[in-house]
Amino acid sequence: MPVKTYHHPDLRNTLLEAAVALIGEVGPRAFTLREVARRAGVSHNAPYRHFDSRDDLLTAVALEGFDRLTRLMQKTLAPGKTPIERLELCGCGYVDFAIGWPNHLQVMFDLAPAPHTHGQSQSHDHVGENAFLVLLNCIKAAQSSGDLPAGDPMALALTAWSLVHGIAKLAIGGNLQLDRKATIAFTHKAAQTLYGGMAKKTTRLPSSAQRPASPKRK
Amino acid sequence: MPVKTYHHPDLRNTLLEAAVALIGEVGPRAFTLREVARRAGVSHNAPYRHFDSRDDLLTAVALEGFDRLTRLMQKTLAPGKTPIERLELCGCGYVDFAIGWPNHLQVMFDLAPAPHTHGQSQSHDHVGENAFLVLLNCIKAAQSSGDLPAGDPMALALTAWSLVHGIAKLAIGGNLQLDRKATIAFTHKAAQTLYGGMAKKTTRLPSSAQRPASPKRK
DNA sequence: AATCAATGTTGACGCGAGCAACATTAGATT
DNA sequence: AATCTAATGTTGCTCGCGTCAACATTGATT
Repeated sequence: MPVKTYHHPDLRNTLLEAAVALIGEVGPRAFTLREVARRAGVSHNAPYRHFDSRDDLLTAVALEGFDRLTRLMQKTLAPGKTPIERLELCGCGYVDFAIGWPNHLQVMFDLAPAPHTHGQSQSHDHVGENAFLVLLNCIKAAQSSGDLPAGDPMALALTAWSLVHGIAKLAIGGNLQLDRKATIAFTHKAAQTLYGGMAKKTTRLPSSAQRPASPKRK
Repeated sequence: MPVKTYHHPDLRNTLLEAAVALIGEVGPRAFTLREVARRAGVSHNAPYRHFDSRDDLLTAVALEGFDRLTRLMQKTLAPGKTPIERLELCGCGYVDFAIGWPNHLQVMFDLAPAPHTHGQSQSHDHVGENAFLVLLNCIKAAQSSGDLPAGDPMALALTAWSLVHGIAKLAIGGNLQLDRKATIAFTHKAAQTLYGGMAKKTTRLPSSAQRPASPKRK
């Protein structure tokens, strides 16, 4: 029997886990700071000792999501034999994550367009970049093996990411009208189609884009 | 001088316009039914005579968005000479819409996964389908002209949609780190890459997917 | 033992969603 | 024309949520 202490052993993590679970159940819109506190068995204001605000907690949830996504992709792509196979599995892992935790993905990508105030958002970008690097490394490996032509790997990676992200988002929204298995199969086919086009000729980013660079959006 | 009548001439449209404007300014999260009413110069409860709830109004905003997207795509693709050019312009129009009205796009795609209760969501799907049909028709035209190989046009259209939707969403989120012009240029390149792959061999949907069909998600 | 900073609690304020009851007006019926 | 009715707009509430302020408890440091 766990003793109920005034000072919680590790409230921050408890809150984070509760938040992740709640997001999975009700989505970001119905997500409530007070409900998280309730589930953690603390008062409605306790979370403020660990998170600045509701949005801050959601940011932490997003970071956790990027971590899980990265791990899942790395695990998913493991059984691939050829670089191109591994690249495909990487994308399928991404889509599978999205289907499995659609609300979590939404928190990761569709919350606060982040005007790139380099505060917390920096580590946000950093962790998100980890997931991207998995894909980028797959691209580079495929280039080394000759499965993909040499050239700017960044442009290829962004293109592949776009395709896979689009499939993920549309699948979540029910726009593809496919069940989970069929969606993964569709991802395979789409990826093969894209790689076919990549093999034809190199694709380059417009010269104005050097990454990493300061964003000049809007 | 417009006379202030108790009964508003066309409150529903006034509210819708105000809602669209508010969404554009503050996004779906800060969007408030009461603020819409305020801007329309009406009491906080008047909207309920025209919309069931806040979500219902947002659904109407989404529908309006799909209408605008469809019109913009049709207008954008007009100057294209060859079917493949028109296809590309279609995708670029999609991305341009997304960059221009990111919040509106979010309302259109990232609100309430809609468990397909065939009430309002039916017309939602219908209007969204109109935008999709523009793309689908481009694909079919490209197939007729021989620019794309014969085969299931639906699979090709869904693949192209995924790529373009992914670019749009990632661009909005700042993940591509490109400004508007560079993003459009990137879209062009990505589209060409994909079409190159499509031209290689036909891509098919898995047999379990016949559209239109009842969705079997989850 | 005494103190302090960290951590959790209680209570309050303001705001928005939505419900109910009331007010006003446009049209249809007579 | 006078009246009735349904549609439409308003006022006033309740409830929950985010957040701030003030207070309480506790583990660590001196």
